[in-house]
Amino acid sequence: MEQTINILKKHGISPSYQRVKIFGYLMETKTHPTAYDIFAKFKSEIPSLSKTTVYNVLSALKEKNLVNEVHIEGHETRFDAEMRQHGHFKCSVCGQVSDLFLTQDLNQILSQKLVIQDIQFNVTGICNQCLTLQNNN
Amino acid sequence: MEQTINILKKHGISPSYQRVKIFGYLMETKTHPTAYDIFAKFKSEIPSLSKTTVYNVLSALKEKNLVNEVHIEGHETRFDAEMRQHGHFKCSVCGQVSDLFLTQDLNQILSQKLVIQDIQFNVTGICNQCLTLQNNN
DNA sequence: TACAATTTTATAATGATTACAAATTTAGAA
DNA sequence: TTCTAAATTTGTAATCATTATAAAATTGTA
Ligand SMILES: [Mn+2]
Ligand SMILES: [Mn+2]
Ligand SMILES: [Zn+2]
Ligand SMILES: [Zn+2]
Repeated sequence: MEQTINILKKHGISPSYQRVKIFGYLMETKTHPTAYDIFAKFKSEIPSLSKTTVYNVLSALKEKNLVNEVHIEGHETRFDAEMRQHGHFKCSVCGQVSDLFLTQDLNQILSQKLVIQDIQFNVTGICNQCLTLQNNN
Repeated sequence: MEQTINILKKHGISPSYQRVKIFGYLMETKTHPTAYDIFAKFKSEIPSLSKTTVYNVLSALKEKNLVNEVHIEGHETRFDAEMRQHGHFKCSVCGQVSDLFLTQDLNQILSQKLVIQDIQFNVTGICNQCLTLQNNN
């Protein structure tokens, strides 16, 4: 909470109630929620909350490089406060999205030399939990 | 043309005029067009063409694994008939999307063992053409 | 307190995609 | 060839995510 506020301040974002809530949530969760997920999560706690505010806050955070967007499938844009270089694994059974790191830098195995600003990668498959469930049936 | 028709037939898709045109285009282009790009490209040649048909054809092709969707940024879904495992490079200056291959299999450098169905990766940066233009100014 | 700037909110607009049902085309039986 | 059923295409309307806009509420400061 205090920590969340400090990070926002340090990046020139004044820590309004909504911003602290949303950014705090993104810092602590690993679920890669969509804008709508975030809206739904806080709607009861902050009844006045507007979907527009969620989008506004997310776009401010993105602007200041405090969150990244994750694009796995068409439509759905997810948000992530984990800013280390990493990719994502989406389970095609349960739909969960988790972080995925590489044992080697992707930069180094690209077939072309290019000026690179960002790398994202997404893997689809079956998570270990769903796999276990499948095997026990 | 004959080739395009054969591939469609082999995959159980009857080669209607629209399907041959759209799939043929996807086979020959490397631009990774959106549904709308495809619609715009053929609208004058096939005046009756409907956007719905473009979506129908694309979803049939996807179903039969003749094309893949490419998701780089939110909104835009692009289509690709290159079915070899590869990733994409999007130039942040000119917006072009090109294929990108790796010198090593991504599978092998994932930090976790997982059942994998699909891998996609997207790199953003500055293409060599835009880089040259920049340096000459 | 008073006032300007910032932030939030509700509502409307936009753009991509899907749903739906009518119109057209195609393929095969008679 | 003609007829008919199935497949395909088409136009329109609906839906969903996101952005635009302007009014309302909040905040910081004189
Ligand atoms: Mn992540
Ligand atoms: Mn490609
Ligand atoms: Zn799972
Ligand atoms: Zn470029």
